[in-house]
Amino acid sequence: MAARGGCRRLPDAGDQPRRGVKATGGSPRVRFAPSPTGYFHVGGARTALYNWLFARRLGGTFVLRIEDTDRERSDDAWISGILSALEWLGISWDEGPYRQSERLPLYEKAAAELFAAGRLYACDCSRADVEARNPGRTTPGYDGYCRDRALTPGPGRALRFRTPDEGVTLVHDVVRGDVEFPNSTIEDFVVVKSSGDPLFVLAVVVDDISMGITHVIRAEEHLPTTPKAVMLWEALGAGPVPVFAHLPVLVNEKRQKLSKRRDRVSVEDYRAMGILPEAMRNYLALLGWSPADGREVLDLEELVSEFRLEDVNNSPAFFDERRLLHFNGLYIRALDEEEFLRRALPFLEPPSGPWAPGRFDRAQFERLAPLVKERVATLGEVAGMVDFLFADPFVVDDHDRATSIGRDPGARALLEQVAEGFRSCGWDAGSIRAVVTAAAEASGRKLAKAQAPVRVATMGRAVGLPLFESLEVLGRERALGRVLSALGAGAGTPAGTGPGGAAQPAGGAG
RNA sequence: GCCCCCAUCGUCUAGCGGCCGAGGACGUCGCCCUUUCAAGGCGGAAACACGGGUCCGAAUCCCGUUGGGGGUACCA
Repeated sequence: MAARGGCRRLPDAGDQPRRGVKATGGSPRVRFAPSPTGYFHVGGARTALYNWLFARRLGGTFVLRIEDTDRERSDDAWISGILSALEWLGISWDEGPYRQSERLPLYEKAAAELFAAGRLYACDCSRADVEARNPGRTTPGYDGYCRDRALTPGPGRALRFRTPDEGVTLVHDVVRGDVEFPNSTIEDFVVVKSSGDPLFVLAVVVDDISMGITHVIRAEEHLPTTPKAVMLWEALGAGPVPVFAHLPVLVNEKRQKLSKRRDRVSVEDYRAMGILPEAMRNYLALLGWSPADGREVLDLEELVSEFRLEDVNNSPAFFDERRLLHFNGLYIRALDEEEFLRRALPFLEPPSGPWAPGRFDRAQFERLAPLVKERVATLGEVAGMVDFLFADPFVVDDHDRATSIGRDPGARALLEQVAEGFRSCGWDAGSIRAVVTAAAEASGRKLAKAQAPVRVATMGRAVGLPLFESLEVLGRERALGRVLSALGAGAGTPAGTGPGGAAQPAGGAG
């Protein structure tokens, strides 16, 4: 599951900077660089998707790089989650996954060069030191105390980048335009921790240079650190900086950036609830971008051919689960029967199905599957539509029984007639329908009204799959048993003793 | 506090100076279809944050205000 297609060669740090790739020729190289500090969330998925679409459309290369320079927070367990989520979404990588933790020598070398060139200086100030020196200062950040102390690098000493005091650093961004950062507002930032570990700013730039990255497409939250990256990029003499594209963040209903903490955003969770990867892809693609022609349902090929970085919009987007569900329903209904079965089965068979092992009968399910397909928004809902066939014991919703049978004065007589009909009618949807229709007429009500008590008695709920087709699959024995059981359970109002068999117990199970 | 970004229906968005008395989609409301529920069809309500400019003309350009958001770490 590593790289597929494309070369795996790691361009070494000495490669020529790829000139001209910015706007004109050359094939672009992009990277998706998640940090394994938590489960993979939809924001990351959207970023990965955009990078991938961009690369695919232009025949470029998509590099996967794991940013695990923070040893404290990184955990290998999260990496496999990221990889499997990407695969699930159909986002394949051409190179990688590289791991920054395996590339430490490169960062050390770069830091040494920068130090030798006077761009870095050692610093032994603690955070508290800086704070104590400038109590209540208004401009935050490091105060430059060690700038001219000429400390030698060593244990306990961090390396800081000497930022210019004047001028501005310009960041060219495809979605934001040119953004100016006054250099005076950029502190002498740490590039190597006092532990000797590189900080992500350094690692990112060194890697982007050595991997020949031409376009950096990432979340907007990285925009403020971009001038630092630009400074480093230039200090390392690496040629033209990449083209940047900072995507609008994804927010929750309160308009805050999606957080793994407070919001349900794990890609894995959506997969588990039965969201189709193609629906997730389609929905995600539309969060912050829309095709020129306004179409909304686009398959992979269409996304690839329509996607343009320049068309990405720049305001935060709310991750609307309802809209996702809408797309998912669209995609589920578009599945052919065979495919629907293939996708739904994992949610029904033994480990997953909400019924005892062995209860599930695939053949029975297949008969109703076409009707199910039209009625679910997620694969996770499928089981609930057919549990009247497999759940043991069969349960009837209390509320629905009370309204459709208990409080319906005519229900008892109707059910009795239906039971009578069920004993001898042909057992197919048409015949079953005829029985219920006859009972409906006898009780002077419309079929729609008449089917309610029957539905609750046999399927356990007032809403669900079409009744007659469902009963056909349920079988005469179980259907009749359940109707009788409903009568026996004191359906109707008084004790209108039903003729024959009203005493049959728990007819449901069958 | 400081730096940066953003601002069209509840939501995702189209719009890049006249075609906009603002279009589509989700959601919502009504009707139709109908064995329940969905799906589908039809119809409705629903937005250019505010104030100044520029211009013959502004949702579209500029400035300001307000309001959101992000960053401010020896996290990424």
